[in-house]
Amino acid sequence: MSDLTALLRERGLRSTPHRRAVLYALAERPHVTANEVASAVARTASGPGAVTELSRQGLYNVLEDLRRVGLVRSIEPAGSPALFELQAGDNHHHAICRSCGAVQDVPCSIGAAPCLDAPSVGGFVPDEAEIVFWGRCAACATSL
Amino acid sequence: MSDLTALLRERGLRSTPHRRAVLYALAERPHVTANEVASAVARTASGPGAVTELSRQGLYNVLEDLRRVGLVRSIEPAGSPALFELQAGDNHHHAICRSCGAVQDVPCSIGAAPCLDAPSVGGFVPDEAEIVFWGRCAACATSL
DNA sequence: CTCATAGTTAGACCGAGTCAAGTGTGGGGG
DNA sequence: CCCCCACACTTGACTCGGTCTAACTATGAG
Ligand SMILES: [Mn+2]
Ligand SMILES: [Mn+2]
Ligand SMILES: [Zn+2]
Ligand SMILES: [Zn+2]
Repeated sequence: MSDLTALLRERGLRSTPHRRAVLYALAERPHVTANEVASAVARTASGPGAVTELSRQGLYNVLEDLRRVGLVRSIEPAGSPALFELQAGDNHHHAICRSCGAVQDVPCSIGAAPCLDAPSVGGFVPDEAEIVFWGRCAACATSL
Repeated sequence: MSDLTALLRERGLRSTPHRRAVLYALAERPHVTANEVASAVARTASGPGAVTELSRQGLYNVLEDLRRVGLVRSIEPAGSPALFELQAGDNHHHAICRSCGAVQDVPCSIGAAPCLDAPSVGGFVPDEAEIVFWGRCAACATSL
């Protein structure tokens, strides 16, 4: 727990129960919606690391604060609400199953952004290449 | 106009004024929101190719019909409503300006989907690699 | 002409996220 | 050690983009 506190302080954020609970939830399960984070945080309400429920606005505030300081990252795949994960600093990509929606990490062969070279189109200066592989996950591909 | 009719018929869709107006609007300006398509269609109301206004539901029906038969494609960039364009069949990608939101086409060097090789992660079978380059357009980059 | 099918409309509804304004509290200064 | 206030959090209304439903209307094959 107090390593989370340290992490937050390092980035200039106060260490609050809610922020720790959100970080903890994201560490357990990546690519979750805001609602799923909320449930996880609510569940933390029982047990030792007790935490009072977090309001919707509070949750979005926490997620945005964590994103701003680089601890959290989100993706917004077409047709899905935003999915949140801990920012690993590895600039990885995602593979999303068209039939069950499962999201998988895809390590980036380059590692640093922008990992694909910008096509030199009309002076555009890219800082990131976001790649989503659409298809079928192993399970859905076989059960077809 | 009647080339649009031919196009629709080819794909097994009836040629209606609204469908032609939507195709025409998208031919004029790519990467537009549903609302922008609606305005364009409404504007077509005056002039020779007169068309009665299209309801919201009607618009989404038309867009979905056109998408289903492969005439229209849409992207849903993070933080933006869906953007529609004519499906050129070239599997191109997009560069989006973080500051003004301008969207540019980026020709795909491969051309056919999936243009990037599938990450061999856990049996995932990709059929498309969607790439978005985030950064600054020429104008916004210089005016920084 | 006739009626099945395709297209269209109006309006309620929904999920995800934001805004604004007030209340509570972590943690450094006294 | 305690006080204070900037920062954290709550509440409730609201927006936006899109979907659902249940009519209603136009089209065209037979
Ligand atoms: Mn990930
Ligand atoms: Mn395009
Ligand atoms: Zn799947
Ligand atoms: Zn720009």
